[in-house]
Amino acid sequence: MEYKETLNLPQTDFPMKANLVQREPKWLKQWEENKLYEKIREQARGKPKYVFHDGPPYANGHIHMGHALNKLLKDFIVKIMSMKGFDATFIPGWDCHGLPIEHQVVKEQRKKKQAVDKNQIRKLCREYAAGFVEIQKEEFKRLGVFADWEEPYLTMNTSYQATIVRELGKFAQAGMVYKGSKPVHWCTSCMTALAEAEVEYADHQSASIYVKFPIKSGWNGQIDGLDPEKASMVIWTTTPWTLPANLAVCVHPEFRYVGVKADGHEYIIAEDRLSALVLEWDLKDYEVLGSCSGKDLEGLVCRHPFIDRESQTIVGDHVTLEQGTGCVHTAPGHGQEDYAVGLKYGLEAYNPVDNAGIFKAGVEFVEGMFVSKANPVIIEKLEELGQLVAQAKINHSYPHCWRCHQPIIFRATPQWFIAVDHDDLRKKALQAIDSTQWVPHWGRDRIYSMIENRPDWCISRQRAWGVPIAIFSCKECEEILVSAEVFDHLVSLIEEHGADYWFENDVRDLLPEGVQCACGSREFTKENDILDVWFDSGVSHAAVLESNAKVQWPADLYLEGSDQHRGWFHSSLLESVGTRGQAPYKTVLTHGYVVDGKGKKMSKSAGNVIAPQKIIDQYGAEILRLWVASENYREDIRISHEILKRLTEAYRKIRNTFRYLVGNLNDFDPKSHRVPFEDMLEIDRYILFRLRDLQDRVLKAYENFEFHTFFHAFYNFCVVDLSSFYLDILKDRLYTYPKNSRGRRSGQTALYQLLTTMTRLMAPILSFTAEEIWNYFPEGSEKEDSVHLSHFAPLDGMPSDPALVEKWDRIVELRAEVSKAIEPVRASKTIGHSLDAWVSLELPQSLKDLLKDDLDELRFIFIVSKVSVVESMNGAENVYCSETLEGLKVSVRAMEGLKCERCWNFFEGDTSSEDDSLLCSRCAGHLQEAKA
RNA sequence: GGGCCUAUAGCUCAGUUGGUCAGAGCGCACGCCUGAUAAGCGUGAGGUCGAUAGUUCAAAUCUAUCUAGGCCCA
Repeated sequence: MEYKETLNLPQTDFPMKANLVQREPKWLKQWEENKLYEKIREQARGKPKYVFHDGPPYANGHIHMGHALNKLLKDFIVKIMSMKGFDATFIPGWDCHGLPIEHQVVKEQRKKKQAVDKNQIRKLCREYAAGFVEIQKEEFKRLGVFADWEEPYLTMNTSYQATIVRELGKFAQAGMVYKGSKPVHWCTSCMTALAEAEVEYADHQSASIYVKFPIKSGWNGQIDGLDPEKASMVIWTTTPWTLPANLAVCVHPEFRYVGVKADGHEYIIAEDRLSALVLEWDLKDYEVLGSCSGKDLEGLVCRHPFIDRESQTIVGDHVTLEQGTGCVHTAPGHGQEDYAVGLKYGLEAYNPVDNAGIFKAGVEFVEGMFVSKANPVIIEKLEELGQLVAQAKINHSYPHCWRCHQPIIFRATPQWFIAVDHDDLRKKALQAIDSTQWVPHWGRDRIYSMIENRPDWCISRQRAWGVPIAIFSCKECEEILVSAEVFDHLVSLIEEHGADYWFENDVRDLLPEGVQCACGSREFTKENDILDVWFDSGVSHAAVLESNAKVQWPADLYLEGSDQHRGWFHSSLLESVGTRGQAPYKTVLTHGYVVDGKGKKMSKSAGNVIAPQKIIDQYGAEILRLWVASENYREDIRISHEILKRLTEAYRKIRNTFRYLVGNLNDFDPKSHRVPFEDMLEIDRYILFRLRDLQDRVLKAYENFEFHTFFHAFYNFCVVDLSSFYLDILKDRLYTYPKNSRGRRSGQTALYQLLTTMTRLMAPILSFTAEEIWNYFPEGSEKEDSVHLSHFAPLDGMPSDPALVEKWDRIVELRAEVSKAIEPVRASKTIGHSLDAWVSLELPQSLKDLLKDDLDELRFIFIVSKVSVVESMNGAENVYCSETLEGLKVSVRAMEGLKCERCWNFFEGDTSSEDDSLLCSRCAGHLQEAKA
């Protein structure tokens, strides 16, 4: 027992238990007090820049897992690039304007029954956004993300707002901004146009009606036997209220259309819909007259079913045969496709409905009615006039407002647009897509087809909280004022006073003196609409990258969720190409969505939401970081209790591995005790080659943003190479050899290298733990104040030695086989600990040659007391024949002899101790040596 | 309904241009150790590679369809 005192057992205060929840905030505090981020920036000054540009989250609500995933990935990259020696700044941003915040504020005011004016709302919105910026900022900081938290960019900053107006001015001056009338998603309750992103689809019950459009003129016998006097095109609609705006009936040019005679009426419908409609209309007796193609019907003129107006027959490819009659009611003022096809035929985007969804004066039968109230009135009218073929109720998916959840309508209204095809903007954007690197590569196809097919960019919002569409129109000729002088003046006003200035002041206070329209007029009106928030965030490259000396334009990297192919990647691209002719980014990286353990999306209704705060409170941010690193984020990534439990265990294993390293380096002075590489023991050199492999793999993974490769490689190294192999074997040498022996110092040199290299490698991911370990480096270590100020360091001075590596790879294999052979002997209770074993080997010639100089070492590698190599296993019992190493046979028996009380190996012969304790000669020698 | 994407052991991931019985670690089971100790070591059992149908001498790997899921759009 007293021999234990002569051992060099590991010693450290590095706690086994991480206590992350308590300890992390202390690190954060320390980093902040020491101005670590600023020091990193300072240190990087002058180095090549790596420009990562942060996409702004919306300043509304607490952060969720998606935010955490996104910011952590960004943090990994910025830290990695810093440690690779780049000047990598992280300027975080927030998107502050927009409907959701305004809606929230307005709702609160309504609750208080306070009427507030527009300027008051804007003020409250600003406060609201600022509040959540602070909340989210603290939540992001808690994750351990290093960024310019003191100087973030906010889209509501006056300088940012000025940039927005300046950029808008560039589009206006280039002639790309126009006012048009187009059907847009319109919420009659919020009285605003909605972006596509602001529309949600939900189930809704509608009337489903079939309506006759009697033939008026243009019939030239397209369908045999049809009597044009009695015949009607029949359309199907679920929005009867749009019938007053009907201007056409659309058919597919390729489909066959038939005339059907039933109950004294004659209908024209698509042939392929006939059988379904016969059932639906309950036609008992009908006769098919003849047929023609849709193309033949083009130009046929029908009568509107209840308004004295013509409705012409047109053709379009968007007509389908899934529902309806194959004859599509077309109201260009109430539908996207209707509008598009209407353009080809020169149809007006006729809209008889006002902002509140009320039919305007002069609209027959429904004047003054709300659209949904008009539905039954119209149906009744159709019935009365005998124009209704059939009616029913239908449940279907219908667009709703994302904020008030009311059903919305399509309605043509005056809107400001950016013309996507003006000056080849679309074409240039597509070219820019191809000169950008998309990771994963399919991101390219995704955004390409979106840009390729998108309509003009509607930038108008009829709301209060945002940046004005700062455009003046001439009162006389209605032309817009696009002079540089006007915009420059305005931009400087906004730079100084903020966008509020636009709303709070009259036109004459906004214009420079003496402005005159080309028509000669000096009277102007200002626009009241505000800009789509996608324009706000779309100019961030200009507002941030061009104005801040810490970064530069364009960015090396944008990194967001895959939804941003339609969002920020998209708007930034159009904005940048429109004003600068190229993309604002060189590489675009996307990540998937966070889903639950079963792969389902998280939602309040499903009750499967996991909040980052909860994970931080329960496990610590480090576990969240490890989670992000462990999953392949390019696909959707799962989170569950089980996953977190596994990660916590992995974390513990990693932590304990480091605890071993630190504990056994307790007495190691890297300055004086380091053993030159060429003097190190073979296995020590071997593990360093393995370490170099690991570093190569990890740095390559970092290069490719493949953090899960880091996790698996690093963790496996801890488990397989270190814990169960090298560190286990090394114990004997570290514990029982004299402190200053070459053998022990050689091992410690390896441990020291492992410690310093691995700590750096993990620092971008396990930022808290790496820093903690950094503080437990042995005294005399040359190191920066923080691991985050250090750099990845190549493992120099290690000339490659493939023969050594190959040999030890074989030894590792052999060791595994020996372990297998030991197992049944242990199971039979012949031995317990592997040191109880005496292993006999029959080796294939190749191994015999390979190991001829190392036979005495094998027992330490296998951690057994004796290894004998025999020519033949003849006669031995329970011989294990290897399946993986051909020709290898292993036999294991209990070791005979005495067990050394110091090193626990069995030995043959007498004790070497002076008293009656049991001491092997090796230990006796070591004790002697240590005394000297 | 359309576009893009995903689907390998309980979990997280590998599986190169289709070719030996599909791999790793964790977890689990069993055992060992008690000088990394609320640690450490060993062994073992787990998969008809989402389903089906094709192409091929040969498919987790190619094609089609389907199912489940995700993002975007309608």
